Amino acid sequence: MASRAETAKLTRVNAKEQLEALRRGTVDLQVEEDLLKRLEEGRPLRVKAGFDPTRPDLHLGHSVLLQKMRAFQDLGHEIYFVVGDFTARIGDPSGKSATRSVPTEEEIREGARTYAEQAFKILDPDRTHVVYNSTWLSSLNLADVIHLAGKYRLARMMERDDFKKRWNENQSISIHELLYPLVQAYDSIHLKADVELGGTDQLFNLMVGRDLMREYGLRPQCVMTTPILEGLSARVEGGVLVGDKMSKSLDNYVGLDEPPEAQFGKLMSVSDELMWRYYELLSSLDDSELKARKAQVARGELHPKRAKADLALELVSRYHSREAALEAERKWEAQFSRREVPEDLPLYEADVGEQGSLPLFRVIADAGLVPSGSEARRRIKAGAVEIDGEKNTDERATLSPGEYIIKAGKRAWAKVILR
RNA sequence: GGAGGGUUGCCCGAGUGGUCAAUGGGAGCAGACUGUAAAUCUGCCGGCUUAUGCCUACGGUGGUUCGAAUCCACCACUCUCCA
Repeated sequence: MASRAETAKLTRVNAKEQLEALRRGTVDLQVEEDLLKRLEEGRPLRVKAGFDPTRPDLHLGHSVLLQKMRAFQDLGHEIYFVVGDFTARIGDPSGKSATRSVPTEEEIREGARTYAEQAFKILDPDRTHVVYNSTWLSSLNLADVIHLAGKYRLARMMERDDFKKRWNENQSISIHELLYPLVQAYDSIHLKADVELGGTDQLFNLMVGRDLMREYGLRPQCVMTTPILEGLSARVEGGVLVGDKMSKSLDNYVGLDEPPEAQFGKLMSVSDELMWRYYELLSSLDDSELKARKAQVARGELHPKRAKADLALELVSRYHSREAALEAERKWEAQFSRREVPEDLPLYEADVGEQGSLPLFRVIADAGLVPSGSEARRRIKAGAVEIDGEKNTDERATLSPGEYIIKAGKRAWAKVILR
């Protein structure tokens, strides 16, 4: 982490070099000449990015943006980490199924707190201003809002992809959703942002910020977007990487807070093509190093599995430690490559009761290896269940008192003690 | 304000009185093969201590019927056209 003195020095890095560094890995940059001009002014820029505090679990997808923010910090600029607590209270527009329960104020506070905590795994706290948009938004009155709304045109608004799409497909769009980009823009106005950062899916909103700042007599912010990271299950079809973006609700994410073993395992399960995407967006390798690595794999000098493990090691080390990452790799090799019984099995104990035994499927379900008894039976029938290393496909099998190691699928293991 | 559509399981989408726990596709899960990769093949894919059984489920509530996802009424949400 760079100290104050260092960052002060870094500010004097010439503007062109700064621009070069900042532009790396971004998708859109509006407007480049203007950003260069601001950098040449030699002052710390006010860099803004907004976050939704209702989903307080940060994952690698967020880290792409956070790393860009960090890059600004390292060059001596000031980050405004805008917690969208006011906007969260109204509800999210981008989801189709609108009826999402509105979080309470405490939930939002708590979410924002844990959010910032995780963000500081990447950001420098000393150069981060955590601000809540309710601070300025909740005092706006209806006249202010109407005034704000009067500054933008419907036709422009309907240029936004998801609005356009829903409009064309006769899907519902509620009026307050149209207000969202305006409100977000108002944040920029309030903060007098020099730059706003966001994912590429935010481009429209960020551009509205530019327009409205101009309307309010301010210098329009520069806009920079970072790529959206694909989730763990993304695949290549017809030469193109397809898949949803990384998100918690799709359970295709690697959380920054997750234990090293989980992070390592998840990263190893990624397809080879996706691995390169992750290399590109997440690793610290620069372009030439990355190219060299790809070439090595292509020539068969480096096994793709090894390349994947290296990436996993780098990322796990970043959020934990080198030692923890190596330990995670060791355990992973043992469990999945050599198919050994994992260490630290969860323990499940139960009484057999009057019958003197318990149905196998019942034990599997109750031990939490699968969500229901029916699912347990399915797995038994499917041949996914092993007792002490022996496959058991008898749906009606029972277990008498004793100690067993039960496996019910790739990662569902438990040590079971029946009395 | 008026007229006419739509609402089905995680998603898309068939089904217009019994044979519907509901066709099909996607996603997902499990097995084989592997590098827990991809591709491929196979099976599964609401719940229930294992049942030619029961419960829950086709926007909501009532109703008609021996029987309803399917018919009727009202309500909710949503779209289109007219004003």
